[in-house]
Amino acid sequence: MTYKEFEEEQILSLLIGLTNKISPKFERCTGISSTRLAILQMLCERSEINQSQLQKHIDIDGAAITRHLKQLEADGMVIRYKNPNDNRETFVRLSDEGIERIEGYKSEKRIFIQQILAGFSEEETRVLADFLKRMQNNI
Amino acid sequence: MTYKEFEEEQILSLLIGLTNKISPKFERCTGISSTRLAILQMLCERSEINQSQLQKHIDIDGAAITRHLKQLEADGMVIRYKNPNDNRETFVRLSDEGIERIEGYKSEKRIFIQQILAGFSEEETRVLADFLKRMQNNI
DNA sequence: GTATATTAATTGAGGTATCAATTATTGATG
DNA sequence: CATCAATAATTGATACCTCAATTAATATAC
Repeated sequence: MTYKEFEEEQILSLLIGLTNKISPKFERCTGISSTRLAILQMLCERSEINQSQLQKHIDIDGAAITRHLKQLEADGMVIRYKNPNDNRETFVRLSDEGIERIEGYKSEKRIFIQQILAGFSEEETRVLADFLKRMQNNI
Repeated sequence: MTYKEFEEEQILSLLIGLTNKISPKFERCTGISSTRLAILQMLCERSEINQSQLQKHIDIDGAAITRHLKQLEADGMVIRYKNPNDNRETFVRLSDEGIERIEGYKSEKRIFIQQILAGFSEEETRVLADFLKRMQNNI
C-alpha cells in the first residue's frame, strides 16, 4: 500500500468517526439534533414548504423527514396542513413557539461549530467546505 | 450572519450529510460495513487483541464493538476466546476464513475510496486528512 | 483477608438513517 | 373516461451509534 493510499483510507474512518462523535455531542450542547435544527432553519427561510422540497434541501430520506416532522409537531415547534390544491402534499411551517425557540438553538449551534472549527482560518474553512462539496458530488 | 459563519455552518451539514450517504453506499459496494471492515483490518495488523484495545483504536463505543464482534463471529470471520490470565478480557483474532475474505474487502474499499476522492490531488488528500484530524482533536 | 474500587464486556433503551413496500392522490394516455 | 403511471407521504424492517446500567473478574487498601 502506498502512502497516498494510506492517507486516503484514513479519510473514510476519520469522516465516519468524526460524525459519530459530533452528532450526539451536538444534541447535548444545543438541545436539538442537527438534522432537526436544519429543518427548522429551512422553515425559517421559506415560511411554508412541502415535505418533498424539504427533503431535497436537507438531502435526507423521506422517511426521516416524516418522522422528524411528526416529532417537531408533537413538540409544538411546527404546524402541518394539507395543500388544498393537491391533497398529496403536506405544507409545513414554524409555529409561534418554533419561531421563538429557534433563535436560542441557532446561537448554541454557532458556539458549537466554532468549537469544532477552533484554530481554522477563514481560508481553511473555505477550503474544507470545498473539499466536502467535491466529495458529495463524487457520490 | 457573516460569510464566515455561513461557511462554517455549511460544514456541519456537509459532514453529516456526506457520512449518511457514504455509510450505506460503502456497504453496498464492498459487501461489509466500514466499521466492521475497520475492525477486521485492525485484526490483520495485530493478530490478537482484546476488545478494549480494539475499541480505542477504532474509536467507537464498547457496546458497538461487542455487537460487531458477535456478528463477525457468527459469520465465521473472527474467533473469540478469554484471556486465561485475566478472565475479564476477551481476545479476538481473524479466522482462516476471515484472513481469506478480507483481501477482497480491502480492494473493494480502495476502489470505493478512490471514487469518493476522485479529482483530489495527493496534496489535497493530505490537507483534508489534516483538517479532519484537527476537528477530531477539537471534540 | 475482607471490603471496596477498578476494569472488561455485555445488555437494554433510545435515537437516527437507509431502503423497500404501501396508501392515497393527481396526471397522462389511448 | 377509464386505465395506467407518477408523485407525496407514510409505515415497516434493519442497521448503526451512543449512553447508562449491569455482571463478572481482578486490584487495591486497610
